[in-house]
Amino acid sequence: MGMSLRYALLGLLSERPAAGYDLLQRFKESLGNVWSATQSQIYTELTKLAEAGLIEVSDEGPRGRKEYTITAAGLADLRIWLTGTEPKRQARNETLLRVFFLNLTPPDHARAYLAGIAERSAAALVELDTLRESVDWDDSELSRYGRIAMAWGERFHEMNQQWALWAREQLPPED
Amino acid sequence: MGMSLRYALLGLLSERPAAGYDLLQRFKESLGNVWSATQSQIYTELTKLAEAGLIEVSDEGPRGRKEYTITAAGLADLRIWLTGTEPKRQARNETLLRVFFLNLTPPDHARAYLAGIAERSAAALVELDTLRESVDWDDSELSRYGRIAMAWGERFHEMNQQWALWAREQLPPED
DNA sequence: TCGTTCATGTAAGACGTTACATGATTGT
DNA sequence: ACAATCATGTAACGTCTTACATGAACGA
Repeated sequence: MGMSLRYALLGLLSERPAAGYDLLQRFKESLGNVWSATQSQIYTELTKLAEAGLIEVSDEGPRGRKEYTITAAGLADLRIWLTGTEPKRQARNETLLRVFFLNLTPPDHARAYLAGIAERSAAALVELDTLRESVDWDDSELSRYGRIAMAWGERFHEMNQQWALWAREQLPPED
Repeated sequence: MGMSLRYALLGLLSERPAAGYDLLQRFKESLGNVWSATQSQIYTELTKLAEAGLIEVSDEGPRGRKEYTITAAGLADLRIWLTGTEPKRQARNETLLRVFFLNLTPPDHARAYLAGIAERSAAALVELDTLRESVDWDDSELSRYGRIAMAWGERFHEMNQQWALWAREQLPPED
């Protein structure tokens, strides 16, 4: 399903009112790990959401700043999406796609490629660690699910790293 | 990066010549687990690849069937993409996006949602098992990397399942 | 003969990326 | 004064999905 950006924005606005610029920051610092979006996309989508009556401008500030608030209709939509519809499993993994065709390169290139994956996974784990420390883990419900989402990331990168190391062992031995 | 479909097709054609229809089958049965594509997309992209000189029509059969063969230019392009460029890590996971906002639903809805993830992961593991048995694991290089890619899928779904079960435990107790 | 599979193509619209464009405000 | 940050908007282009459209060949 498309529509995900729409719900990502409604989700963030369900916590508290915010302007496009604020939402952009939140994508950069945390939500973007789960659903990335560009500045251009965010502003365009906010305009559409306002036209559809799912959010509304609740305040205006300096520099043309427009703070949006979610409406009752928006909240209703969000709740329906949340557990009322099946998440479509997306199968698009560029890294793995390359693995599929790695037989076109000499084994040492393949080994280097897999080592690269392991390294990037390790780096991602470090990044997540940093993020965990930077987040304000107050006791809200938000933090419960934020923690759960973050745990997924940790398990994912850990898995990825272990797999890449294992995969390297599966290649024909050096020299 | 976009372009991935392009390289998926070049990759398949690097193994042997094939028509759009054949490639479509291969997406359905195996490659689609890693990079999905629709019929419409495949035929359109094949036309573009032929125009760009990366593949060419090498044979024509009944019902307008056109068999394509990869050209030297196509193979060169594919090799460069394979290890010469960094795979961009994509962060778009609709399932996790919902988790982020699960605090909007009562805990038993959240529990059901997580249980659903665990179930679908288990089902995916069964599917992969079936696939493994259906694939002709001859001794080629292809099968080595096919096996490695499949192992990723197994580890991924296993991880996902374990995470979902753990996550359910993190919610406030029933009643 | 009749249904299924084989086989290709295109059009409309949604979604996403990159780049351009503009300007007010704040802090040093 | 000047740089950095805050703040929004749009245009062009590429990719993806859904749906429509067509017809030949094969097997029962």
